[in-house]
Order: sequence, then structure tokens, then C-alpha cells
Amino acid sequence: MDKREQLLAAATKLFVERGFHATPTSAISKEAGVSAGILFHYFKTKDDLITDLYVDLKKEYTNVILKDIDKLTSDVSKIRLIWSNSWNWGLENPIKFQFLLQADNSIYSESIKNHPEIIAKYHLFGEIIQGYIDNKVITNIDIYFLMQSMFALITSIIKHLTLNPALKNDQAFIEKAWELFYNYLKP
Amino acid sequence: MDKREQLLAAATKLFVERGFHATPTSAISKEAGVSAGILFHYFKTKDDLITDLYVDLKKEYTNVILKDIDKLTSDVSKIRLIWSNSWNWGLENPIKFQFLLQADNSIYSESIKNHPEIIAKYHLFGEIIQGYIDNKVITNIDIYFLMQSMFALITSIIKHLTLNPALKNDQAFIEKAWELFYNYLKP
DNA sequence: TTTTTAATTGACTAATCAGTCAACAAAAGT
DNA sequence: ACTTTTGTTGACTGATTAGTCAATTAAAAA
Repeated sequence: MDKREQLLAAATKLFVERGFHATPTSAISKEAGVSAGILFHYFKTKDDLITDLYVDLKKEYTNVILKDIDKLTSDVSKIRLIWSNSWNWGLENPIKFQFLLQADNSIYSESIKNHPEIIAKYHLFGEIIQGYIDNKVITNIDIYFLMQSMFALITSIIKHLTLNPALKNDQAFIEKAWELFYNYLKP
Repeated sequence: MDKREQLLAAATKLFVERGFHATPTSAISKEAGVSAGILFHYFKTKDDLITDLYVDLKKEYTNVILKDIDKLTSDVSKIRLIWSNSWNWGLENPIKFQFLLQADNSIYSESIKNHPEIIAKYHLFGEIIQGYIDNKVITNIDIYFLMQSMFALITSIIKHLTLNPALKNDQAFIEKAWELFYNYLKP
């Protein structure tokens, strides 16, 4: 019954349904079932709410991506787990993922660039990718370009599977999608 | 001195700079150097302005993509021209492209889905891709998934080149990026 | 030329919204 | 028990905004 969490969940839903511009704070507090004033107790301004939510969800997403990779030994199987962890989260959290896409392509993406925890996560990924390049399982090109491409490809899988949910269990499609993904990366 | 065009240009700029929610129609007409009322002469509502602009720019972008491909003979060189036409437009029109990204990931993306001209363009691309699949120069997988992936990869190139403008003339990088792109597509 | 139609203005308004605040309630600290 | 801090409410407000409209000008048609 954490009201801050209720507000963030309500905000995620409404921002995705209506967009930032058509979602008044009054609608958020109403959807969350709390008073109008309490929103400004937890978040100084509406923009603060948006950036806090953005950072929260980005952290949640990036934390999932590396789940269980230390249980695997081969580099390629690790890359594959990063790949499937990523799109699985997107499929299991479609509203949260849609919010992240919306925020990533909005003016709010600027406000997250300086956030220390996000920067740290970015660096961590960069180092992991660089390791795979050094081990010659990923082709040698700018790691930031690689990360951006990888995220873009994973996003297109999530969009396609969200539109065609039956494909989630279509092993042939998943294998083929993985094949294309790794063909992009391999040296 | 077409006022409708002036309004659309001003709107593109301001929406990218401030976002939909923080761009009042008064700011758009001011930026365009016209009266406040005329905006509602050309566009019934602010939402109409946004969707009209979205459709206009999507058409402009998609029209460029196929430029000059009939001057080429081999399928692979055609795919490469589609690829470079795409990211060149994004680099030459960064604000327009950023607006398209923003709109594509916002609630307004719904309002474009039923637009006949956009649907027609989508079908045309689908048929072209299907032709390449039939000719065995592109791997056989759902064409809508392929189109989404291709657009995603091209977007990541545009983002990376916009962030690192010097790379535009770095022939080694461009070649390498093309190599990865076609590795993704080829059978 | 005269009439009709379309473009353009900017002051105006009704509605909406982000954020405040005084009051109260609950918890935590002493 | 009592004091302080923290959480919570909802009515309120000043500012802003989308959209209107009567009036004016320009263009096109008759």
C-alpha cells in the first residue's frame, strides 16, 4: 500500500494511454486512489515524477538484463541469455516497456543522461560487450553503436511479439530471430 | 510564404525542443510569425496539427527511401541504396527525424495506422522486401518483422552519426555498419 | 465593377491544470 | 504522556491554454 508506488504505477499506465501532455496530475492521483496533494509530497513537480519514474523503470529493466548470466560458461550462450532476458522483460511488462520507449524518444531522455546509476549501468554493459569483442565472439566496432543496435533489435522483437503473441511459443521463429541477431554481432 | 508550412516547421522545431505537452499553440504561431487564430484555420485542433505533421513527415521520409533504386540493377546494391537513402535523410533532417521518432513512440502513432497513403507505402515496401526474399538475397522471415528491424537498425545508425558527426565521412565505419546490416538480412 | 469566398488578425473566454496550504492523522522519538 | 516529524487530505488559486469570433483585408469569381 505504498502510495508512492501506487502513484508511479498509475502514472505509467496513464502516460502510455494518453501521453504526457494529456495526463493531468489530478488524473494520476485519482487513478492511484489517493488525494491530489500527496503527489506533490512524493514528487516536487510533475516533471520530477516523470523523470523519477523513468529512472526507476530503466533501473528495473537494466537489472533484469544480466540475470543469471554468471550461471553460464560460454560467451555466446551469455549473449543469448542477455538477448532473451531483455525481450522477456518487455513482453512481461508491456506498459512499463512502452513507457520507456516513449520517454527514450521524448525530451525527458536528456534528464536521465546524467543520472549516476544509469551511467554506471551503461559502463558495465560497455565493459561486458568489450570483453566479448576481445574474446572475438562479437565483431569489433564502437561499443556504443553496438549497444544501441542491440537494444534497437531487441525492441523490434518485443514490438513484433507483442503484436503477434502466438509467436512467443513458436520455437522456429525465436531461433530464427536469434540467428539474425547473432549474425549481426558475430565477427 | 505558405503559412501552413511555416506553422508545421515551427511546430516540428518546438515539439522536438519542448515536447507536445509543453508546446502551446500560441508558441507555435509566435514562432511561425503568424497570428494565433490562423493555426485553427489550417488545423481544426492541436491534435489535428500533430497528426497532419506526423503524416506529412512520414510521407516525406518514405518517399526518399526508394530514390534512385531503379537506376541500379543488382538486388544487393538496391538494398544498400535503400539503407543509405534512409540514414542520409535522417542526418540531413535531424529535427524532422527526431519528431518522427517521438511521434512513433507516442500515442499519436495510433492515429497514423489507418492513414491510406501510409498503409500503401507500407505495402509497397513489404512487396519489395518479399521480392528480395524470393530472389534469395534476404533471409526468409516475416516481412513486417524484417521491416521493423531494418528501420530500427537504420535509426541506430542515424542516432550514432548524429552524436558523432565526424563518422559520416569515415568510410571504414560506414562500410562496417553496412556489413553488419547486411549480415543481419542475408540468408 | 461588384459580389462572394477565403485568409488573417488578435482580443477574448471558459475550462483546465500544476502546485499550495491549512488542517488533521498517524508514527516515531523522547 | 508528550512532542516532533512525517503522511495525507481536498478545497483553493493564479496562471495558462485551446479554441472562438467578430472584424478586416485580400483574392477570386461573376
